[in-house]
Amino acid sequence: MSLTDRRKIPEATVARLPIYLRSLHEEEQAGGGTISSERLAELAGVNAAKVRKDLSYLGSYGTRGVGYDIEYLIFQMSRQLGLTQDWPVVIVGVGNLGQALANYGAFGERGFPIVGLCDADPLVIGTHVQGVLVRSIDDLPDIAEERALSIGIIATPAHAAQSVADRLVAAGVSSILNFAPTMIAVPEEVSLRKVDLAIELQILSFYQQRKAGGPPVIGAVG
Amino acid sequence: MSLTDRRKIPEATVARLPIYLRSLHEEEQAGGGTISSERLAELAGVNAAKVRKDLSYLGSYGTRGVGYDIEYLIFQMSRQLGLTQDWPVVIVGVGNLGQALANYGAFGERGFPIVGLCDADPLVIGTHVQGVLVRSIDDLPDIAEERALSIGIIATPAHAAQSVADRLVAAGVSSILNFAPTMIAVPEEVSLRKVDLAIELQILSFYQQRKAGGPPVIGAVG
DNA sequence: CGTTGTGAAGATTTTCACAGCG
DNA sequence: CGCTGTGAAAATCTTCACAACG
Repeated sequence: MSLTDRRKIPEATVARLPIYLRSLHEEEQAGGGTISSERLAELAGVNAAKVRKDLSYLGSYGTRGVGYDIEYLIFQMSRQLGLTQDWPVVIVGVGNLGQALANYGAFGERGFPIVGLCDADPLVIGTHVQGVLVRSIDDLPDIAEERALSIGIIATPAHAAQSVADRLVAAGVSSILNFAPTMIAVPEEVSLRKVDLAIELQILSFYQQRKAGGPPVIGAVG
Repeated sequence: MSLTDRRKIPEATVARLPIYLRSLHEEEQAGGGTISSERLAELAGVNAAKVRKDLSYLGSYGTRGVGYDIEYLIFQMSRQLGLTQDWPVVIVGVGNLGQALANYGAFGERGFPIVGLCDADPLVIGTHVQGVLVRSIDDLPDIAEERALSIGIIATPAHAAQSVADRLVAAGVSSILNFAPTMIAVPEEVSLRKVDLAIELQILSFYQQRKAGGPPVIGAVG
């Protein structure tokens, strides 16, 4: 693969790259200069064949018989993931979750500075969270213009989510992370990911129940 | 498919069932008695063929030419998902995120009552969040015994996560939802799901960058 | 008719297994 | 010799397309 190769990286692989990157940072801390696919697989919680296949989409950055140079792999992976630049984030909805996210300092450190907070509640507008002023959601276009806004986080109740998504898109935001427990529609060119806590628990519930013998059989005689 | 059929439901399908269930509740609110796969697909954000295939794993609960009876489908799906009973939850780590989760009332309402909060910090232990006492993490076995604890949520910093997971497993918890930004290992019989906010942002970053023309080409002449 | 349920085809993802290379 | 990189096989997931049936 050449340096300029823009061949499509499978979605499943893209979703694992950040996990590899985190593992590489851990291993770098621990001091190693190179790492084998076996070791990286262990840290990332996958198998070695998958690691090698995934990394091969980035290019041939390993050395046979030796492994991968950690520092160089971190560099290449960061570049591919677009982490060599900052991506300013706005959080819409400053309730429990929105505040927790705003207070969760790790975002800014990792290249996702929170440059805006929006809410609809007049009681919340005007307050500060982590030094960031909470503004009206009507100010979204202004915020987008002032800062090079690229990512929007929706942390509102479900009923407001679609309207917020529309406003984000109108303001030029082209990546959205949705925490509201509802489906939202966006234009094709906008990236959308969702995190739904209740759904994660329900998935666990399914498997938990299977362990306990499966769902109650409705026709059972008892 | 018979009522007692325990054929394996694909993981991908299981992960979508809660989304269908939410859509069904919405539609029930809106009043309809039956729903077509087409309409359910629209609400859930997938296509109709997938809906029909997914539902077929639960059984033949539709009526050709008519659709699915909403109430009955909700009943069957809830049963399969294990939502006809409560699954008590403990949250370990009462920092920003842990508190936000504890305050996020939707869990209890949806059958996942928070029966315990644990932390390692003596300053936090003894306080209450949403009426629940924060106890020492050493009390985990007691909490598990007092209440029929089944699900553990890890909301600690990364360095503490593995140790917390071990303690949860030791206390008999067999489903874990991990918010700590690190991989944790659990025995095979324990279900594990993870939510990592930073990773979601990095995945968005990847696609955001592609929109902007792809990663900087390191060999480029400028 | 209209919509489900489902084999079969197609696409994607994972895993295997080994040639290739340092 | 050891470990990567990768074709090929296997598994999983999605979509098609239509017979079956109320």
